[in-house]
Amino acid sequence: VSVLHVDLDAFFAAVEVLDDPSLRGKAVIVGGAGARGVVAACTYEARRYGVRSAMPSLRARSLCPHAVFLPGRYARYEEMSRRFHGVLAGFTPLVEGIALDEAFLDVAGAQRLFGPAPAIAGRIRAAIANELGLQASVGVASTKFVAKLASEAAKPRASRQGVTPGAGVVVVESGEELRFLHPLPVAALWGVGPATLARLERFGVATIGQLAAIPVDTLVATLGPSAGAHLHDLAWGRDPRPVEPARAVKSISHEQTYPYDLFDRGDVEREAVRLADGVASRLRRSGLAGRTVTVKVRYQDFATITRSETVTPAVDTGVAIARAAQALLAAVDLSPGVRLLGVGVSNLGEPPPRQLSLDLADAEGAPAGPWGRAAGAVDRIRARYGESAVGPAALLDPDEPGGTGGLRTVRRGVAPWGPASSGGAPPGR
DNA sequence: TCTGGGGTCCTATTCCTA
DNA sequence: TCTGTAGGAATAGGACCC
Repeated sequence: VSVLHVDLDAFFAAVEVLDDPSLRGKAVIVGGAGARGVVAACTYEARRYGVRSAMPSLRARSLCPHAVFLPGRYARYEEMSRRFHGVLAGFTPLVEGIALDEAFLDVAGAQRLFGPAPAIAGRIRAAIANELGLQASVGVASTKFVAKLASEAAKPRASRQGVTPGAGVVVVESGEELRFLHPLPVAALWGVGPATLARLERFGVATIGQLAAIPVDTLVATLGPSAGAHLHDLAWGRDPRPVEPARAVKSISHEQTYPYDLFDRGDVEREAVRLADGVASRLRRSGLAGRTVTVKVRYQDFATITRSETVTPAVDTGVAIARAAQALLAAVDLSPGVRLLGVGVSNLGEPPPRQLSLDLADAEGAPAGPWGRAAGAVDRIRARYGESAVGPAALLDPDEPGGTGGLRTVRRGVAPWGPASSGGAPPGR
């Protein structure tokens, strides 16, 4: 067994407790506090009352009215996440990060240096506790998905009676996989969500063991060739996926749910410019450009549509992405009211070759053309003076003429869990 | 109870082209 | 030029994950 899954416990909430010790032992909920917000993370004390991540904040509040609600500080979590991954990198270069607070490690080659895998798991937990002040749970197994389920089994448990500490490390020795897996509920499997669970329940499947008893052909017929064969393999403990250290980004997007639905096409188009500008900024920072631009619209009733278009050459400026996004939006009915708007770019690759120009300013590697040069300048200004120092004129807040505080830009992680408040002016002025 | 934001992967359909 | 078709790319949507 040489695959480890390391998972920080209640990550965002634990960071808040770390930074404010007066919160220790309390129910702490991090997430969007507004009417449309959701829970991003919560302490085990809050879980005693049935609070879970991804739950609407309103429901969390009614379940646990005495909880401390915090908006979350994404930049701080990113910083702690970097340190977390730094600790892991000290044990092996074979680290596959899958979230801010979660990673797989292949320690097959690290055992000569650090001892057998279970010992490495213990050393990692100790290092994370000492260097970060956070608790981690570690699963050790022969495959990724069993290691993942083992780390889950190693976590603390919260019930109405109280919080019971977890084992910290759970090892599933090779040969013991089926004994460990088969009693677990199918929903524990990676890839089994509400939709797949409902279909499996029609076959009377509740546990992984019962899933294993279903013939592959039956699974393939109901779940499709890919998912059917995959789940059948997992139920029998087979998972050939290797730990992959560096995986390329496939898409970059921004989306936002508004505290009030947008009805005015001008408002929606302005928001598209703002989101496009944020996406473009991130693309250029990553040295990427994309050929497919996608817009996403969620209506009042939660129905969601996407429209996309593939363009040539690849784009990486706010102007080009916004132009494509607005063209797509032109064919979309906005009259039911827009709850969420998103802009994304995929089909990523190298930025297009920069157009040769006699103008020396173009020689610096900024995107081509006048807008490209503007984008290059915007990047340099933002690098020096901050994200909201410059931006498209269309985004100037008419209520705040002049001051830079009136520029509404998108920064990653600004409102990651929904509108912070239900406030703000309803549309239509 | 009323559902975030950032992603990945899969599937079905449509459209284009050889 | 017309017709049929096979296959790939583009498009749309859905499920799932943290």
